[in-house]
Amino acid sequence: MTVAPRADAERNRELLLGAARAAFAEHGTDASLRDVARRAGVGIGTLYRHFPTREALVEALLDCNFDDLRDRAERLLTSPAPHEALLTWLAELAAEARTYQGLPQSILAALDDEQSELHVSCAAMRAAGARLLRRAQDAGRVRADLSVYEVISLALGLAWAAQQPGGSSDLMGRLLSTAMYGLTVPERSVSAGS
Amino acid sequence: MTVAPRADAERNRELLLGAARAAFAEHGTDASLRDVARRAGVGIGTLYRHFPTREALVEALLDCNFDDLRDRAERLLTSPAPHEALLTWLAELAAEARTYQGLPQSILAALDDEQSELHVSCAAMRAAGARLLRRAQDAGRVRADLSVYEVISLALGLAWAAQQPGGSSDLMGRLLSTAMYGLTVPERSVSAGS
DNA sequence: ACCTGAACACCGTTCAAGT
DNA sequence: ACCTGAACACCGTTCAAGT
Repeated sequence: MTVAPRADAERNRELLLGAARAAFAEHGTDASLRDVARRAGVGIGTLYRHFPTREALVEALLDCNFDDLRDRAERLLTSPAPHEALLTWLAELAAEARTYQGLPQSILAALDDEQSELHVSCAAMRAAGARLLRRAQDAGRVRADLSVYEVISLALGLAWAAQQPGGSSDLMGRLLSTAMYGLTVPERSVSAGS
Repeated sequence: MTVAPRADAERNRELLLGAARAAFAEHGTDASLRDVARRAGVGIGTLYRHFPTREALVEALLDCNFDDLRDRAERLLTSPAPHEALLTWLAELAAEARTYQGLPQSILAALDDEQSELHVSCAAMRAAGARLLRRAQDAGRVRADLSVYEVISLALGLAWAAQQPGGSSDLMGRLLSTAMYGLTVPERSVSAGS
């Protein structure tokens, strides 16, 4: 059985999470950990005791959000439109990844590295996304040769681009819909001029 | 009139460029500048004298390559297939951006920041790409509402994704062609089952 | 059990001193 | 004109000393 943590430890943990949220919002996932400890009013050693790696901190901040995305994928599985369900989910994934600068990178790294502290929640999310993709493919509305990995990379790549200076959430939406339906105009539309 | 630089200065410049090429290849655009100076066998002050900012160093390494991309776009303007010409060029842009980790980011930042040392060459490249895009749009084979900025962001976002752990140049090609023709299967194909 | 901060090995950047 | 490296202010990470 696990013992309840000491009250001061519990409090420091919350202070650190709050400080990290603020620092990451300002400077992205690569924000200074020393600065996080400073903002929390806590020694740098205390930060490392609670979160041994930067990833552990990111994980603590985002865990629920990844779980939400997995839940969301599972609920979308029962929607009547397999195709739209996938597109909706990819847009939500991209929106989530846009929360912090550097987050798209963390997610791809976590999927690739089984040792990563983010791996479990990310992989669960990917598995749920895979079922959503498969269903859309079985319905014949999504290219059959695409893998979950490719589809996720695509969404995160566009989320990344929309995070860069000059980008916006508006840009992300436009890039996503472009990729979904193609940059190219189907040939039949060409001959269908007024 | 400009005077010829001292022979030792010229030599140090070349040593620094070679060292930077190697360091960037290993650790990306964010490689340690101190390490670059060390590899070049030169004092850190000498690096700063030749390249006052990290961007100046990147610019010196990539200048010709961006010019090449601009030339390439201009030559593609005379090709008989406006649509394929654009897709070819975007693939070449993405391949170039994949040279170093961090390069897609540098390019987008340079396009946004007129003060950037990379701005001039990047903006010239963008202008050439814009003409290529316009021609494909006029031919009716590319969505008319897309801007050069969006099309470049898309290509660089996918180049970025393919650079992440687990990625590959193969992935980049697949992501690009997916975005070009769409993740979605056109509806007519659905009813055209055997 | 937990907190703290000094210590170590790095980094980017500047600038006085040298040739 | 150019090179050098010490100096400054940072950083990530560890660990002995404290309560």
